[in-house]
Amino acid sequence: MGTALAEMTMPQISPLAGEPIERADAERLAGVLKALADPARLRLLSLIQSAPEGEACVCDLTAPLGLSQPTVSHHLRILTEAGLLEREKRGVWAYYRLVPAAIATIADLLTPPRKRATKKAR
Amino acid sequence: MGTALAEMTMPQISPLAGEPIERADAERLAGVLKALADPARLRLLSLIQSAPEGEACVCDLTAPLGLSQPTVSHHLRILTEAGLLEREKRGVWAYYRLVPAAIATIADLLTPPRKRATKKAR
DNA sequence: TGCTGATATGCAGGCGGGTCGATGCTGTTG
DNA sequence: CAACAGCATCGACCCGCCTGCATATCAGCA
Repeated sequence: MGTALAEMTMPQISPLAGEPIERADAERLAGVLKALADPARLRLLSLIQSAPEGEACVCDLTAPLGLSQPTVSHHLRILTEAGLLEREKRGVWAYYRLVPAAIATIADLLTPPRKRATKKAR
Repeated sequence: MGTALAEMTMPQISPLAGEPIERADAERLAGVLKALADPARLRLLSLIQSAPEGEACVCDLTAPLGLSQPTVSHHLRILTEAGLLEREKRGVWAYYRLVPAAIATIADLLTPPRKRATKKAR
């Protein structure tokens, strides 16, 4: 279990609207939302996104959050497994950055109407 | 405490993008997302939304969910307090329906770019 | 008024999750 | 090679939450 969003590239999780959602889809979507539904993790995403290069290492995030380093790593792990963050290790540091369309995809799943095409090639 | 979204009509919870999110905003947004981050509740929203008149009573939701009546009432309560559902009691039945722009508002908070104005009169 | 049906609430059990301290791992540096 | 810094993992504690059973509440009805 992991990378709920990325690993499967958000494979057609039926949106909240339209027909009644399937149980499996509900659990997948809930899984990703669960990763988002935490103050610390929301702030992490926000901090990383607004960082100089759009990336940040653990040591840069510990202080602003006021949480211990293990806890921060824990949250980053959850966000990464949910497909919201990607990790790149350079030297001793681990740089995290947002997965481009990940959050946007979730937003789209919540609001099916009023959205044009979605594209997605495919 | 309740109606996290409705009571305050989503009062300027800073979006996930832009500057680093405030702790208070993070907690408010996380609170609403927590209400969404549950398979049973996602299915409830979906079921209600796709119901005949866009509304449904508890007795209509118990079976499709496979959960006990008290548990369903519990979830409906959480969704209502989060501002995602509104309740109207007609006779012996309690009819629930989606709060129009509630979910859309959440989606907007997640995807700050690509959105025009926001309006909000104020 | 008394009974039945639809919901809400109280209570309790059990599991999952957030947090931290300690520890292990791996590059970097002297 | 030894010492050190940045991260990840482990174990443990504690709190919150999902769920069901039992019960209270309330409206409609005989």
